[in-house]
Amino acid sequence: MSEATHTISDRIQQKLDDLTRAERQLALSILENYPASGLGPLTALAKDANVSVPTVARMVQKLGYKGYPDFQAELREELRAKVKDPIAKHDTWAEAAPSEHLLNRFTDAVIDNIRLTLGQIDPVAFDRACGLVADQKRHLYIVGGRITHTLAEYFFMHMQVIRADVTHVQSTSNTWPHYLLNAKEGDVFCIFDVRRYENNTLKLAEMAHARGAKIILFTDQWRSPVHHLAEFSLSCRIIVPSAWDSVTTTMLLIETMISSVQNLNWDETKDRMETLEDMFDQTKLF
Amino acid sequence: MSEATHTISDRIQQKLDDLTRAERQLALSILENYPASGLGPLTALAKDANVSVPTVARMVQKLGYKGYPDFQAELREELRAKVKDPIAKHDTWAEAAPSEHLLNRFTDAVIDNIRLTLGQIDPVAFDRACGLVADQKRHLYIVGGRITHTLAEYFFMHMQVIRADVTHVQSTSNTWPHYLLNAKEGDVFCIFDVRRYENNTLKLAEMAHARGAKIILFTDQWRSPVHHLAEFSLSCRIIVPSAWDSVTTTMLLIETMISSVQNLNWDETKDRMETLEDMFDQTKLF
DNA sequence: ATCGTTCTGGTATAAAAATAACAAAATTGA
DNA sequence: TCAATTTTGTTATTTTTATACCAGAACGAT
Repeated sequence: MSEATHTISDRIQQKLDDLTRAERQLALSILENYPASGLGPLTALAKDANVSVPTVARMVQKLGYKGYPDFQAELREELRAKVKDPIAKHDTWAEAAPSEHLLNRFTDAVIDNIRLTLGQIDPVAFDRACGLVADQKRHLYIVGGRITHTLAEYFFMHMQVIRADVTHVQSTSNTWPHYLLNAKEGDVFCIFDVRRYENNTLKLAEMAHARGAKIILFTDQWRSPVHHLAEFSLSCRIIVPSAWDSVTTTMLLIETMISSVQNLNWDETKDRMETLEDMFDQTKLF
Repeated sequence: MSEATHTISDRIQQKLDDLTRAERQLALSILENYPASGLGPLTALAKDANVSVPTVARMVQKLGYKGYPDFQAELREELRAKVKDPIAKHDTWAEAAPSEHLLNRFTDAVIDNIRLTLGQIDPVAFDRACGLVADQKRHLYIVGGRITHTLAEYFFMHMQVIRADVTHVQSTSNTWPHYLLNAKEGDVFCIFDVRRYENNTLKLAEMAHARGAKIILFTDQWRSPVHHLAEFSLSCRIIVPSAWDSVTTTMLLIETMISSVQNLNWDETKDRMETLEDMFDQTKLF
């Protein structure tokens, strides 16, 4: 412990001996439920610890802070760091590169995106959405836009193996209304729409909704207008140090959903996959 | 979501729809580094989210709190409870789900993949590869296979904006030899090949190599046979609790490369992007 | 295009919180 | 025990912070 210990809690403990009776009483009260109590107003803290207001002010200065607000700011900073930490601190990602290297900065951002995105997801709703996608009584339509059509296609490719009755629709294509002709009540639309949101996609969603179809939306943190119509929305954070947005987090959720749907339909999927493998093997022979 | 959700974070999420633009911007900023930012002074929070001070005051009331101090008090209470509760430990991704939920297991696996993948990358080589891709004197070919063609297309879509002379080749298509006719020494091939490795892709790589082209390979941890021919290989770990492999890590690297290449060519890309935006705006009018 | 509504931000005011100054206890050493 | 010193709390002042009010901007509907 040669160098400065960083947490404020440690700092208080270290200085504990230098403090006077009332100050120590206060310090212990802070540690009691750390860090919440230190983040409230000075007055409340004083009352909580049964010491006077100036005692608090004096102590934080003794600890080396400019004043109570300064002390609080550092507490918040510590909290902020702590929440991010569980993974971010492990080490830099590309160990051979300095932390300012794009590889590390980008990965940091993506991990952040994942953390924040997952934190927002309601697992029950997610499971229900997977259930809808897995339900073979419903036709499954997968809709992508300009940027997202590759994601849609990736999803489509897997769903095609896992279940029957899947259709890939590109909202940018002007043939999409044809597909809607066949859509019926209870069918499921997986729609991808990230900024800049596309009007075509919205129109398509509206019509699908009008026909009584259920919509599952993959979007970004600002949420496509489609989300008003959606049974279930997955909003992914997409911010990275780049002029473009990131779809890595979206990809993670897509893959998770694929895995989940596959589990739900495993009995049947197993056969389908084996058949497919066979077909590919045969193709190879040609 | 039948019963009252207790955390303030949930509450914000639930009300997200009822909020206005500025308010939503603020709400997202709060969730950004929750709960630290909400524990600071209102003024700081407003500045942080780029909204006005009254917007903050209004929103917390909309959320059902008497005022900002009341809001903060509840935040602290929540923090206090969370610290006390040993079960609520912070090591799950989707906090609302148990750690055995697929969302958490899958994400764990992906993070692991990312960590291990990044740990293996030689940043110098990576930068050199980016340099090759950015070099406009070389024609850039992007090659995907059966599963990876969506990744290839995603990469292609961005490269098309960033630079000229980019071609997307699908190795599964039987027209690819035509593309090779134009390939000349020093051209760059970005090839995607993950298991099960495709013979077509290998053949294509061999011919490109024979013509003196440089190959950058995106593959998995077991490495496609193409890697013997490659100038630079990126092997991504792809293991997840699923019957399928994961391309999330690969996507991360693709996006990082996009960002890097873009930076290298920024002067020119800027113009190209603006022109593209204009074109899309015009298309909208039709 | 125009009107009416909703939203947003600036400013003024009110509330509160933090600090400073001072006086009363408490503690220590002779 | 008494004086000197330190510690603590009360009160006053200043600064910060939150809220209320209003005007301008943006948005939607007609």
